[in-house]
Amino acid sequence: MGRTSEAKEKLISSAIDLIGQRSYSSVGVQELCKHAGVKKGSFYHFFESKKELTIISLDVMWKYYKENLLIPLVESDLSMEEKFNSLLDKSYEMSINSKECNGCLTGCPFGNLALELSTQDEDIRLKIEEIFQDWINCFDNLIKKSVERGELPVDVNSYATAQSIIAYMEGLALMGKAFNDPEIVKNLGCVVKNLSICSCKEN
Amino acid sequence: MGRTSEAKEKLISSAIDLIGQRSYSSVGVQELCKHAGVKKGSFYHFFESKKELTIISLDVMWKYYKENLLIPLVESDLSMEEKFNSLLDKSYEMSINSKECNGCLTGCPFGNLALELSTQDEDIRLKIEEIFQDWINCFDNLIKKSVERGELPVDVNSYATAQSIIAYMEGLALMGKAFNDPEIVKNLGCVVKNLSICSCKEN
DNA sequence: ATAGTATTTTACCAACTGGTCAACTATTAG
DNA sequence: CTAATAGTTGACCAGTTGGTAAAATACTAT
Repeated sequence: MGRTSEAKEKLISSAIDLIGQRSYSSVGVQELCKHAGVKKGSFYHFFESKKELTIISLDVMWKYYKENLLIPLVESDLSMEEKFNSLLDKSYEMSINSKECNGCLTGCPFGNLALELSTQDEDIRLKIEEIFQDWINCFDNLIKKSVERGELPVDVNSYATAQSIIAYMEGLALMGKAFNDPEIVKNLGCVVKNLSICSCKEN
Repeated sequence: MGRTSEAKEKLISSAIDLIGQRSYSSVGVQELCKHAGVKKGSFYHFFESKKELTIISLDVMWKYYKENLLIPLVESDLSMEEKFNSLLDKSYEMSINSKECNGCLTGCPFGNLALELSTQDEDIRLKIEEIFQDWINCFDNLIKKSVERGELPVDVNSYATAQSIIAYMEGLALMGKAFNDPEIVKNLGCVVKNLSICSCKEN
C-alpha cells in the first residue's frame, strides 16, 4: 500500500559513488540527497542516519564484488596463479578507469573506510571486519583447493597466506592512490604469486 | 624582537596526536586549539590554514621516524633480513602500544591520510608521495647494499622490491586497524623476508 | 470511490565548520 | 626608557553539519 519509491536505491548508489570517490566525512547528507535527487526528509524516512546508509552501502558493494568477480573467478577452472593474476589485472583495469573518469585513483572502498573510520566508529569497523573476513575465507578456500590439486606444497598456511594476499592488495591500492599512478598497481602485482608460493608455512 | 611562543610547536604536536588517532576531517581547528591550549587567533597567526598545519605535521612526523628509526637501522651492521625483522617488530610494538593507550590501532599516519585525502587535496597527496618516495629510496639503497654483500641475488629489482615491502607494510597496518588486532601485524610480518628474497626480478 | 498508507516536502534546529579582524599586551633589542 | 615587533585575545562571519517534525501528497488495495 501507499506509493512506491526508488529513493532508497538512489541514495545507496549515490553513497557508493560519492563516498567511494572522496571520503565518509567529506560527503554530507545534503550532498547525498542532491546527487540522488531526493529531499532530506526522504533520506531520514529510509535511513536512520548517514552511518546506517554507509553500512548498507558497504554491504551492497561487497555483495556486488563477491558475486560478480570473486565467485566466478574462484569457480573458474584457471590455476591458482592465473586466478590471482586475473584479479590483479582487474585491479589495474579499475585503477586506469578510475583515473580516466575522476582524474585520480579512488582505491578500495573497504580499505578507504577502514583507515578513515576504524578508530572512530565501531559499528562501521565491525562491518568492514566482517567483509574482510569473508574475503579471507574465499581466498583460504581457493588456496586449500590449490593444495589439494598439488599446485602448492602441503605445508602452506592457507589462512595466513590468504590474509597476506589481501593485505598486499590493499597496500597496492594505497600506494597507487598515494602516487596517483595505476602503473604502481600493475608493476607490483607480479609479487602476489610469490606471496602464495613461498610465503606462509605452518609452524 | 617581540615575545616568544611555544604555540606553534604545541599545535603541531596536537595535530600529530589528534589527527593520528582519528582523521583529518574529524579534528577541527577548534579542538586542535583547545588541546594545545591556544586561542584560534593564534592558530591563524602561525598557520594559514588547517591544511598547512597538517602538511607541516607530516614533515615533522616523517623526519622523526626517519632519523630515529630508519637511519639508525639502515646504518646498523645487521643483515638485511634482521633489519626488516626489526622494523616489523617495531611495527608490532607500536600496535600493541596504540591499543593499550587508545583502545584501538591507529595505523600508519601517512597511509591513513593518503587514503582519506589523496583524491581531495593534491597538496597533501604530494607531500605524502614525497614521504613515500623518500621511504622507498631508503629501502632501495638498503637492498642494493645487500646485493653487493652477496645476501641477495644480483638480478633482484631493488626498487620494485622496496616498493613492494612498503606496500605490504601499509597493507598490514590497514588490516591490523580494520580488525583492531595487533596480532595480525605480528603474524603476517614473517612474509616480508620472502618478499625481498624471491619477489622482484629485473625484466 | 475511497480509506489507509507510504512517500515527499518544507521549514526548522542547535551546534559546529574553517577562517577573519582589529584591538590589546608582553617582550626584547637598541 | 622606549619604540618596534611578535604574540594573544575574543568577538564575529557566513556557510554547513547531521538530524527532526508535521503537514501535504500520491498511490494502491479493496
